[in-house]
Amino acid sequence: MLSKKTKYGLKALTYIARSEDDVPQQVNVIAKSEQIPQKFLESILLTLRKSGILGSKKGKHGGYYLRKEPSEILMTEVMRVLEGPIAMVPCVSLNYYEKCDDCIDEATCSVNKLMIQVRDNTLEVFRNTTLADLSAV
Amino acid sequence: MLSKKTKYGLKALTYIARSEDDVPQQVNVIAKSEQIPQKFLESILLTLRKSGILGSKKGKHGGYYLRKEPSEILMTEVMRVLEGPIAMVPCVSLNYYEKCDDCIDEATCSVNKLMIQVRDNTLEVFRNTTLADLSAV
DNA sequence: ATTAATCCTATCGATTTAATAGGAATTACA
DNA sequence: TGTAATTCCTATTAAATCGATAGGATTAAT
Repeated sequence: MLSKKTKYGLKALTYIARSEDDVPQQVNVIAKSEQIPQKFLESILLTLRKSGILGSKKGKHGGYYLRKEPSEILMTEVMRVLEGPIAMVPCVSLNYYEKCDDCIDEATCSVNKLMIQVRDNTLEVFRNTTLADLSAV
Repeated sequence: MLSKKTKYGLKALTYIARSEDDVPQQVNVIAKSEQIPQKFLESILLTLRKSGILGSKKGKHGGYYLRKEPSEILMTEVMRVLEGPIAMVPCVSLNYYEKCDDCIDEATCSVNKLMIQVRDNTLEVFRNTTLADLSAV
């Protein structure tokens, strides 16, 4: 299942992408529009800012804005920040590889084999989708 | 993340598929071979039996066996039984569709749009993979 | 009978997730 | 210079899920 964090994060990014460029968008406005608990959204946008996808401006008339063009923000990046590794098992993760405790031989492991295929197909989608695609109406 | 339940289930199915036909395979043997907690595996195999993928024989010399040829056991079926819906959000699930509470319009929902693509790509893998593929060495 | 296996239900502990709380720091602007 | 509006940060909590275990009932072979 997709976590609410990711779901909310994607919706918020889409909201920002659809709004006027270079005008910081405020958490409470996004939260109301997208029906997201405000405090929860705060922490999510903070994560996105720390990862470099969003920029922020503090104080009155502050808010969040995109650091790049929507067409340059790949889903691989967004999903990794929000949801974590794309692979469903660490032993097929490109960025966070880890050997399974229980697995004796990856070469003959059926789970490994199947999950590599799932990973590749999912990656294909995320590599070919940008925030611009999501925010297109 | 893939649950341990699914991981263990796939390994057990592979074990059974690789072993001699029509000879029931015992939980404790599979558990030892695949390094799975026995009691946990018991409950998993029970689920697979109730779903019709496995058959069982009770008592001495009992165990579990496949109800169909490995080449006829699709991953769509196995994954749905073990892991649940393939879709990452209920609003794009083919078999368990549910509208999101918060979503005002699915047609313009960016999460919906993205997750449909992920679902289709994952389904593609699962529809084209059978237990025979997993158990091939 | 005895032994060996599945079957069933219940429960427990740990982890993760979703959300909340409270206030510090910063900025605009009157 | 003061006040309101906003992000920033840390901690906490409540609920859900996951992984595993416990204990025995049932069934079948010998």
